[in-house]
Amino acid sequence: MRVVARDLVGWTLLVEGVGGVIVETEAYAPDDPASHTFGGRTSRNGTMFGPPGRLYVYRSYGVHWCANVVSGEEGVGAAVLLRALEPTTGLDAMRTRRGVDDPRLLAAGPGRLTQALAISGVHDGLDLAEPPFELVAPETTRGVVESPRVGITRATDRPWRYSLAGSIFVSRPRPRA
DNA sequence: GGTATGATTGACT
DNA sequence: GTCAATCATACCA
Repeated sequence: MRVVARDLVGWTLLVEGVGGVIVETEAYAPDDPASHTFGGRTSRNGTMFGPPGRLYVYRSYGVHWCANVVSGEEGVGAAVLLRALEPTTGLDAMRTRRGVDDPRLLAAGPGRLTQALAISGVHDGLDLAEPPFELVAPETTRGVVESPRVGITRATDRPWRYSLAGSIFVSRPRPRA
């Protein structure tokens, strides 16, 4: 499952033709105190217990949407949070949605990413292999670095945050390095 | 039925 | 650096 999180870095994700290269992800396991699936299945995280390859979307702080890719075996309850991506396609559309011009701010962060790609609750449970989504494997695999997770209140010491080495599009809510 | 909490962001001192 | 916004879901009574 952590392998999926690492492998996902570098893939290109497009939503209705708009998107970019995934540069930062975070893994969430069933036995992870910080995971939504910790403690069993609930009405909210039902998607995470479904088939892998689906999109799990939830609202954070009542203000932002966060997008995850369900991973692992069906019924396990594991997913990978998409934390940041490098805008490559549909820059203008993303600028309009985000209201900013700097490409580095278009999708550097879970909430920003969903806003830039126009992902919301209506996409929860959809298959990423089907329209309007499009996943493209990277031609070359660049260096992926492992680091402590950020933005959560529990099990923050687990090094399950994966990001593209040297990328300037990685979110840094509370950078350590 | 009522209260507590968060895998965040953006604005302000 | 500090703090408020804002709401779906979780959990308790």
